[in-house]
Amino acid sequence: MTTPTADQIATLGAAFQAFVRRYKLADAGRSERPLNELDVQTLLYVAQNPDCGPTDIARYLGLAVTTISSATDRLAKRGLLERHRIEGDRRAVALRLSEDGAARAAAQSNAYDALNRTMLARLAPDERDAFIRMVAKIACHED
Amino acid sequence: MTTPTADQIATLGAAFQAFVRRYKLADAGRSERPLNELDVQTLLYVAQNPDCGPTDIARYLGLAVTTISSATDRLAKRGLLERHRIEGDRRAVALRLSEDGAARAAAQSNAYDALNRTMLARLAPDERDAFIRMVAKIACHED
DNA sequence: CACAGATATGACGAAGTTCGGATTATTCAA
DNA sequence: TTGAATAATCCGAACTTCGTCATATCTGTG
Repeated sequence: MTTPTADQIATLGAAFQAFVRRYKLADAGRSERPLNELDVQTLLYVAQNPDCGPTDIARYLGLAVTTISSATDRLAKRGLLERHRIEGDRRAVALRLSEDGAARAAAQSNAYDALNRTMLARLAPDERDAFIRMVAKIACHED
Repeated sequence: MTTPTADQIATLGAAFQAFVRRYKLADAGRSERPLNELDVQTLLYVAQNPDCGPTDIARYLGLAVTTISSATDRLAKRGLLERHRIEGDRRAVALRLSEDGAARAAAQSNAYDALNRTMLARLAPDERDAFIRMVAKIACHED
């Protein structure tokens, strides 16, 4: 298989750089005092995996367990997340979102969806499936 | 124009999530003690804009000037960046990369290129230009 | 059952980061 | 000349990550 040309690589790099930059500056203009990036990731993980523990999150995100402990502390202090002692192993805690936390997680999800919607809307309708297929091919490739 | 379907958005979101996650975990396993993300951005900006000042970088990245001052401090302390007093305005400093700094910037650029090359290599040769065109369309769209 | 070792979590502190406010030096304009 | 604006840095507060240690609990072995 032929390899990508230097020109293709440069063009793609420039486009990504423009995209990332635009996205960052856009989301910088948010009104509410925004959550930490780690806290957002934690919130979303707990939303997807209710009753998980800090160790699960740490393994998933590749961070120190104590870092996750801090994150769950912050989230709990803000009333977004609850720690429950679970039967069967009283060392462990089961993390769940509060109603506010679930709302926040949903809002975050919607923001991601809106971003994706915007991206797709810039393509012609008949390009969209092709684009999605290619991104999936790139992201899910095994090696 | 028809809007993207919920299914398309969900699929794209999942693919992006997989991609970002894979990329993050991969680059976490780096050997050298890595530079701060901000420091990398600063390094690359100075590489592209020699003799710029901290204020330029701050405006470009949307951060406080003092934050950039800290970043340039760190880079200067590591010998990657030099501050020069410039004729014409003795308040200003002109930032330039040292030889080591330029090498580091080039290495970082190469890493980005390698990532882009990997992504393109996962597509069939006749898909690549279409993909690049679509990404550019999404990134460079005005609004 | 007793107990050594593994495991889940939290407490605490060190090191590093961002950023607002004050400070210094310099330029510009009236 | 003098006062306002500008470029950069210094300083300190608040926050984050993470290593080390402490605590509680489970698990398996004899």
